[in-house]
Amino acid sequence: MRSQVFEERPSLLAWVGLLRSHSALTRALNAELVSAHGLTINDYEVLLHLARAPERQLRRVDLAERLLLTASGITRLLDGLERAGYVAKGQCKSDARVTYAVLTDEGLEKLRAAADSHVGGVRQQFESRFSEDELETLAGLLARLPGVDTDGASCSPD
Amino acid sequence: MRSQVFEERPSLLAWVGLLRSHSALTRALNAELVSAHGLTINDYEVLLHLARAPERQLRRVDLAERLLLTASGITRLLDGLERAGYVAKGQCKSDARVTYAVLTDEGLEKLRAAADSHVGGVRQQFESRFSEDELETLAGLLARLPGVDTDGASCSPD
DNA sequence: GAGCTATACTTGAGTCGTCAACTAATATAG
DNA sequence: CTATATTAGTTGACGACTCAAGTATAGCTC
Repeated sequence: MRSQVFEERPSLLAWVGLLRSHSALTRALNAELVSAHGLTINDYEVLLHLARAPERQLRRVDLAERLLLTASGITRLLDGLERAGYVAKGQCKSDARVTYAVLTDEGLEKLRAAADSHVGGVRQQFESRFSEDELETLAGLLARLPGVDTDGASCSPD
Repeated sequence: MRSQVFEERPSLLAWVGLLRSHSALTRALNAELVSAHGLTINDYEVLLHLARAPERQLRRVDLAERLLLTASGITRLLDGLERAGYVAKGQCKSDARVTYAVLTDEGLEKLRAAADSHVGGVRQQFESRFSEDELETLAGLLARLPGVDTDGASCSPD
């Protein structure tokens, strides 16, 4: 009569570990980023993806796919970044439906400013707890879960 | 001149892996749970924690701590569960400030009904991709991150 | 080249959670 | 015992997303 399905299995432990650690880390790192630079983690990720993209621009759809957000989520995210001047809209010559999100110089500047402390925060969270090997193991395992398609910063369109 | 701070380190890979996998898994598992049982992941977790607690009740504060939510987040979460009849309010004799969240029979019923398919979903996500050993490794690594205080499935209060 | 389907994006409404401010009860100190 | 601090909880305003619906452009098929 003990709680049969009620926990214990490694898969469940991994799952709750993922839930909790995400919550804790996200909260901490996001607070850091917001208070130091006025950016959320997703803001930061947008700037980062744009910075790595050819021409520093990306279709909204592609951004959505990379960040695992919906199209409308991206619209809303970019609203803020556009208002702040970090991202601008760009037209596509061959397809009038697409609007590019283009990283402005100001946006790149902002990203550079934020990267130091943010990456520092991330590294501290992880590197203070794990060895290099462990981090590679962890990253490798996580990479096999859905959503982590290592889209590669590479430039080839589909 | 390559992007210096712009990725690559295992700690950063682990971090983005955590972000993405959480997003993807959460979305999938939550959708499943909502459509099959009308519960969110957090609803489910509340019911689960209550079911394991002595007397099937927990102070709101303790629930907040376990779920890594704020006090007001808990108030709102419980609002819904109380309206649904899965959780009731209980008074504390020795301290009039505290309100317990008490799992009702209906709530336990609901949890039982949901547990099967939810745990099944979680296991499928994880066990289809990893061996038992890998899952233990993953769980063990995640447990060392903040927020994963393995409050123990056991019943002993502090 | 007319009609259908698919794709890119936006918008309104709603959900879930946060923070800051507030009430109420308890604990602690002088 | 009174004054102050601390703890439990709720509430209003708001932020970040989602979903469903809508608009506009593109592409396919006959």
